[in-house]
Amino acid sequence: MRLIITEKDNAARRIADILSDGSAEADRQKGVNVYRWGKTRVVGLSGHVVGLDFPEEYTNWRDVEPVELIDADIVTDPTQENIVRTLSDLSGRAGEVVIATDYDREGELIGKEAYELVREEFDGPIERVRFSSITDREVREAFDNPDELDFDLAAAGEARQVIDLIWGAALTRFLSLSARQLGNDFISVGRVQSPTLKLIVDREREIEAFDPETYWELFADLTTAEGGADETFESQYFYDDDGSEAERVWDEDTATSAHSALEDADAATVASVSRRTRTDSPPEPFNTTAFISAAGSLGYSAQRAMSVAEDLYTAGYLTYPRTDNTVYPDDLDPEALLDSFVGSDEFGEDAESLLALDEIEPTRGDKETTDHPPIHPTGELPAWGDLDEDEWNIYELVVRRFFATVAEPATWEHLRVVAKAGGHQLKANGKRLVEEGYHAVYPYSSASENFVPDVSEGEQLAIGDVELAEKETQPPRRYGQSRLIKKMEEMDIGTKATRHHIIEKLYDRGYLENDPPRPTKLAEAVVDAAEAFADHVVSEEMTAQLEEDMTAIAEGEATYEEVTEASREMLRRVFDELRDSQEEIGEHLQESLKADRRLGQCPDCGDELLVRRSRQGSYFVGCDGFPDCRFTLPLPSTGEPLVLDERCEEHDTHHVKMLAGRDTFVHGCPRCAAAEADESEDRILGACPECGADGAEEQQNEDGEGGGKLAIKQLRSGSRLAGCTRYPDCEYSLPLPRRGDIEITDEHCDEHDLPELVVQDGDEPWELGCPVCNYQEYQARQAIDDLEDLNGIGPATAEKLADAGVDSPEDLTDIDPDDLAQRTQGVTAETVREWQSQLAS
DNA sequence: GCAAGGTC
Repeated sequence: MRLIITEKDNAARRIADILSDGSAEADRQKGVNVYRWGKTRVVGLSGHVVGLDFPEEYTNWRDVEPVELIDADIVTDPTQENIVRTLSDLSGRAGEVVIATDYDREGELIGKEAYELVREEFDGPIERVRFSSITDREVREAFDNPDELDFDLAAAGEARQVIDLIWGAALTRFLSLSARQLGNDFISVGRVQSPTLKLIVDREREIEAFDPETYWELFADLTTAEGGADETFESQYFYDDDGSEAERVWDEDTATSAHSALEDADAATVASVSRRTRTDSPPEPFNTTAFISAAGSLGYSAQRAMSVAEDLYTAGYLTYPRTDNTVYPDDLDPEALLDSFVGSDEFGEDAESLLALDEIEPTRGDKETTDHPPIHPTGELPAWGDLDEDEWNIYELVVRRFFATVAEPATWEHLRVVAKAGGHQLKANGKRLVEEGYHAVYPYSSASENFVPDVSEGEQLAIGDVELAEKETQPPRRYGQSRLIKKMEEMDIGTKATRHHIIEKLYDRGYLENDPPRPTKLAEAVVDAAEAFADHVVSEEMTAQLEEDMTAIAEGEATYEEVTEASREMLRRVFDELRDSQEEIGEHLQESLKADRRLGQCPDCGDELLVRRSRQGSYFVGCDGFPDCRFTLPLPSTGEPLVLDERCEEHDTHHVKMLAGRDTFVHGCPRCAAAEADESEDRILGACPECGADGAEEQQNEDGEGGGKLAIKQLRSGSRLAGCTRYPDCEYSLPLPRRGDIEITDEHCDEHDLPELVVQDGDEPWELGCPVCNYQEYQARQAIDDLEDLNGIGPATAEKLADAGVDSPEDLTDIDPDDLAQRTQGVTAETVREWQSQLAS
């Protein structure tokens, strides 16, 4: 048997398809797809299926000095058990093995990991094939000319793994132990995350140090007086500043005197008119960075954009979204791809208009790599209802980007008018789109025009309003997420597949908050500490050095041992310095952690109120004077609290925002929330559905009084609910929205004998209805949302499943696949089993 | 429980 191993399932499927001329069939072994035809089997890994770690005796952070990690052994263990076992099974039966992982350094290492696993079971020939894209021609050619694994290149990758692990783990543990931050809130450091964090912290330092300067700008409305209709346009004052044009006036007297001179002038005389046409070239094909940036301007975070693109890739609508390439491969036929959109409601007309062009020649970017093509649509179109709103927006963006790359350039006409008035100069720049070009199919990039009328030299213009605007110079702007990713790409740190994860990690670690990201005090302290004692790990030089070393290993000019030992030696020296300052570093970190959680003054003792965490993991507000002062306030139970700059006027206490993904909300001042709850009275709705029934003796209280009542309650944590008045004896409760005034109407729900509620929030009142019915509907919706989290279930499928009585993942787990397939159109038993295995994992 | 890199 011939066994072919690829880097991922998708590649395995496509290679099997090509080599078998479409006859390959898929089997599932331990949840892993194995493609089979004749005597060949193809299996896809999932990237790295083994991982590096220290031996077990190093796992407890308290028992091991971080410096000991430098010389600790490193073991390799399976991280994807099912794949590793399937690979072993197949190897045992193989007569020939071919490694067909991606054609890049990491791919060579993944190939070597597979090689090691195969070698445990098999001692025959192991070959390596390399191809830069999965096309019929390239794949066949590669399999006709197999090569051997490049162990030097793989060793280069191994050196990276080891160096990253040792530096990252040793320094992370050192800082965490110094600040006594173990458990979930450890303080992490790494070759990629730390230089990225420094970038953000440095920018924040610039912003903090920025000293704004006042300046003035002048604007005058000009109106044509000659010829037909009057046309008014805005012009701006400028002056000659040492040979170059300047608009900002730095001196108030000069500005006011220019202002009055312009106001007093009778008219402005056109001094010059210049016209030029500019070609606006269509954009380059999408690589990951450009894609994230474009999705960012549609309001998607880097993380979200990638996650949606990955789903669209898995579903077969887009090509692989992790790529550096900006040049379409030769085998992409743009006309054929355009053709596949003809007839589509959304894209048909645009595709036809592009096909009608004389020549279809896609644009090319500077970066040409061979691993994957730029992101483009596959030509397989989603049916209506297959995509949710976000998926559709991202899909449309990629389709239109592809359209734009084959479209014509746009042409703009620029018109520049200079006029003189009162001894001063005014200018106006007009912009008009003459040829729409690619903007017709790609509405994302700006095509806004600016009107300036066609005037001629010597023409007299009337002066209307003259505005003197006082302004301030602005500090540099914070990096947005997509700008950060671009910056990382320029610095050559991280990879196309990991950069967005790194940013997400910085958020998770408590280093960043808000969007655009702002560093916390903790982040500043970590960068401070690293700059002082381990400068290498916050500099982009570490990666540059590593790249050089890896190239040397790959070319046989250095060995894995030499490079990793030199790096270990460098880290030993870092630790020599660190040791003496451990206490000082720890105090600085702890102080900064406190600064990020400080809310204001304690009303009981005057000490500091802090956001704290209970042993159970929930957040609350407590006094720094604990245990002498026992003042506390509750916080909402959902999300992670973030202390905002904004303060409450009454208590001078910082507002708190609860970060919970899409459910993020501003809680406001915790003291106000508690006070509001203390002042508010419970509003009775009716009998408690749990214990309020008449005559339920066992539920009566000691005095023999009747059951409980359901009431709207405002809690001190800021949440609101409909709960039983006998709480805590009866714990029945229904959630209610946090915001808006709740109105109790006269309408009654027959089923639950409770009044219907209306929430007044914003313009549109929300008819919430009976709180029990509302909660039941909410739970049903939640269950369907959970279903949609499974791969391959979109809104349309979820609806079909709900019709068949399956409206939660639990229902799906218990059902017989064949039975469900029979009752649900378009769903096969095989797909149901797939979902069930996804749920099981 | 530490990193960064693959991948889902």
